[in-house]
Amino acid sequence: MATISDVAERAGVSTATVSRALNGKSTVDPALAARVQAAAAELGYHPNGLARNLRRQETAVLALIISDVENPFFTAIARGVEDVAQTAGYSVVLCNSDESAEKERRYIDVALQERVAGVVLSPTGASTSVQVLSQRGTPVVAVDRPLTTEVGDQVLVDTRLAARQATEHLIAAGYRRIACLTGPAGVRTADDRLAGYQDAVRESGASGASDDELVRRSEYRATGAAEATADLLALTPPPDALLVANSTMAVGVLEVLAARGLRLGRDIGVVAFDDAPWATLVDPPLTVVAQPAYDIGTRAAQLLLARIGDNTRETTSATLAARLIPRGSSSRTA
Amino acid sequence: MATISDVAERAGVSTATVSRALNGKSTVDPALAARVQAAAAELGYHPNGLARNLRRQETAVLALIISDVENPFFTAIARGVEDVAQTAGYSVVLCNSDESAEKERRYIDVALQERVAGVVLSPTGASTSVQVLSQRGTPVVAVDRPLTTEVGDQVLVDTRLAARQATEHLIAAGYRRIACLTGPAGVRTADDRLAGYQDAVRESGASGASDDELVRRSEYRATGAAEATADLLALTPPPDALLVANSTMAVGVLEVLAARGLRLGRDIGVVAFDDAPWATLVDPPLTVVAQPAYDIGTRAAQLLLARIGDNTRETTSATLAARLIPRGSSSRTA
DNA sequence: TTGAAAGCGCTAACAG
DNA sequence: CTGTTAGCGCTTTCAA
Repeated sequence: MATISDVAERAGVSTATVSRALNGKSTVDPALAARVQAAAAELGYHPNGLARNLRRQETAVLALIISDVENPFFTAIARGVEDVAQTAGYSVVLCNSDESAEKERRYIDVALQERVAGVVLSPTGASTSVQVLSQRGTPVVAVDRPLTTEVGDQVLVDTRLAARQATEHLIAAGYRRIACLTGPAGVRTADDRLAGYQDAVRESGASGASDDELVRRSEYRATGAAEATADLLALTPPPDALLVANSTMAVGVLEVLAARGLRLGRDIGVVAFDDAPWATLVDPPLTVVAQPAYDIGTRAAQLLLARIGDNTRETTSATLAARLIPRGSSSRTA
Repeated sequence: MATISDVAERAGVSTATVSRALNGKSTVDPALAARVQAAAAELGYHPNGLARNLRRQETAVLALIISDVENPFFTAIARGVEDVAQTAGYSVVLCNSDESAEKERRYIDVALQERVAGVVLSPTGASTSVQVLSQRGTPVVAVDRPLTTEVGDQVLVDTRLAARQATEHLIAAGYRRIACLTGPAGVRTADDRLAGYQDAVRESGASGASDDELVRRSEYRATGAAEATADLLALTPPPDALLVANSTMAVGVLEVLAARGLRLGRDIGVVAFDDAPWATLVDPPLTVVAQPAYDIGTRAAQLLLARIGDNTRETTSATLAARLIPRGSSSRTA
């Protein structure tokens, strides 16, 4: 494994010159530079990034810690982050916290130890370990969910408003007993979507029952959502529409509805968060709240890079809008 | 940002002792160890992984370079890799090559520079850069697609046989003009699936036409597949069944079929690779070839860790079986 | 059991 | 324009 001194020796120059030549730094005699390049190539030299970073006290890598790699919403964010990072010469390493505060802590620790330049994070909850990051001076930007502990850069979605609009859309379509299937308490997006739902329900008086009767929480997973759906359908009378808090849950919900022979739209209205690629493939197509996931990623990366460049800039919090895409599953005539 | 010498000074010991105490090494006087721990805590000391790794010449991180983060098949592999890595105390960083040889090269370079302990890779093609890895002695295991350049550890799926069985399944179901929609030439899985399809077609004489008339290639993406489908449907006569090489493509295919008002199964038989979460949600449900993605990930990680432990062990190549899951989309009576 | 000291591979003053 | 030199923060012989 060739080192910089091997190259220096072979090229008959000092290590400093090799370093300069290889980094295109300052002015190096073209002849020498060529000799160095040749020597490096012959030796199959690969710079040791560890040593370089240790010396430079900086890395060109960003960490992206997301809560679910299998959720298209988060992978779309990942693409957004990656695209702008690449352009700026940064690599991004993706870490899957799996909605586990423990794993999140582990990965933050790794990020800290590897001295990454910055981290984009979708916090699993009240992440105390995030404080460690900012104490150490590592820039962080939160996506999808705010940092509870402190203010910092963040890119969020106005998900409460979106939930409200989705619910109003169901009401306008003639549904009256609308249930809400959301994520775990304490997860901000789950709470916000529920709140938006309640905003709409209260205002319209659509549901005669107490709010909680038609509210179910589960993990942001298909199986939990399936159970919750079965539970809701056992009510008398059952709900005539469902607001589902993400696409992973929607899979579980739709499976149960199909098993019961309930037709979307006609028998039961459904609106789900996240415009999954398959949303148009179900029959009738699924009405969704499309979140600008890719944009969240690009914005977050831009914010992060800006802060890496200047850690004194004031913190900015961006809130992007979600868009309701009405399709057949929320129409009684579909 | 506290360093080890800060801790040493505060605890009134040498840096060597701090290092030993913090790593639980050899026998350190309990009293001193406690002093060190306390000092570290007070200072908010976080070890510098860069320095440690530089010194130790090793890292506890694995790189996983996959060709598409948005493909559930690959994210399932990622979970498998991550689960076994975590257990062994390794972190895994996920890199998205996006089916681009260039990005793959970049990430291999990063992996090399960061001196990761090993890499799991789904090669985009004839990756010459992989050789660099093995030259440098970094263990690699290939998943999903073999390394063309050389032999090494790999975990594959018998995808040719699976494609053949899927095609035979369609033939048995009474379809006679079966088309094949596969990925780009040169991508091993794409070629293998085509070959398996051709195996079955030739053997049964199902299609009277020359093989190529019913074969289309496109990127492993929805849009390309949609175009190819439209193209196939324009034939006279059009195909009466489709074998689709992955679930991302299936999205595009199903969209076109729905737009044309073609009923799955009855009007046109469809079998697609990969058991996507939504496969049961379309009507009728989609017949799929389920690949053991999670297992691929766990096996690959195990192989990699084994080789990190002992780089002289003989290379092993595992080939896992895929499983046909017949559902409504491949039945005329559905 | 502990400390002194060397050095992992690289970059950045500072001289020349 | 090039070389010498001093570390970045840590681990690990080697002595004591």
